[in-house]
Amino acid sequence: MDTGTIPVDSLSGGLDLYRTLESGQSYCWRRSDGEMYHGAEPEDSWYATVVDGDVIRIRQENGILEWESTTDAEAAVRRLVRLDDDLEAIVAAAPDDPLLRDAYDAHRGMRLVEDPPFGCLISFICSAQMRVSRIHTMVSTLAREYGEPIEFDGKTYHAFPTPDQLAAATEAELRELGLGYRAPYVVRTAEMVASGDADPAAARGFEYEAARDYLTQFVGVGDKVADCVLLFSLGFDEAVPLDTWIKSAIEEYYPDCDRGSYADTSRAIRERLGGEYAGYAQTYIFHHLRTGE
DNA sequence: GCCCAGGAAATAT
DNA sequence: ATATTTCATGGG
Repeated sequence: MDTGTIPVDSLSGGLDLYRTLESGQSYCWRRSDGEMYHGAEPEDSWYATVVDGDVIRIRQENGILEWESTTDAEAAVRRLVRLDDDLEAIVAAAPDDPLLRDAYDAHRGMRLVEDPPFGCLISFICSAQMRVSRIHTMVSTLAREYGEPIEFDGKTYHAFPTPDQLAAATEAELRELGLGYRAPYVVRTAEMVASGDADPAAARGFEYEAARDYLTQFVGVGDKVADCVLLFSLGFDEAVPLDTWIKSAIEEYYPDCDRGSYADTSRAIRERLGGEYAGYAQTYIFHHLRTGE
């Protein structure tokens, strides 16, 4: 077993691992006590994921971020929860308005995640009209039923299924697993990726709005889900997913940014939230409003 | 029972 | 192009 520690005070802007991993950005981690997305912070349990066949688990305790893995995972940990972001500078450069200031103050240390593209894509296809706790359950079920099992420290972990593994599933099976009308979306999108017809990671090479358009070719992916994948997986920090919470925030706090269409409203709110890191601002506002904290 | 949840696709105007 | 309707399902 490889292990390591990272002192939190070495990170600009600190770290709140609980809010980073349980704010509805990522559904690719599972908590060892099984209580993820149930509203309470972990005591001494771990968050675990599988990346490229390797189990990685992490926890934050007493000012230390600990990791344990089947391999030397420090670089992967830094990438997955974006420890090298200069969070202090991002917060300092954010627009100074009451809502955003409250959101940043309430959740200091929350970072964006960088999920693997395929898992992120399927996660947010599943997210349509679902609560975050159920999205997490659906993604965990897909991993358990179709993903590669990997033994580590006497326990079995499951990778998120590959496009091939998920494309081999049937719509009827996924409906049995509770995915509802999202079942055919997941199968058809997995088939598109497995066949090589399209690849979510390919959107990295495009300018922002072209990248969003590229992702909407996948079945079950509209502008909002595309923005989530761009923000939580592909490094487009300016992406602002216009979900129900941010729409209500626009209505109440930024009414002049409502321009009717998604594309035009997106440009306006992106500008209002600071442009380059507007997606960071969006994630804080989303979590702030959704949790009421 | 009713309502809602990090929406998207199909259909109608 | 934009507006309305339909689509599953567990939990409050």
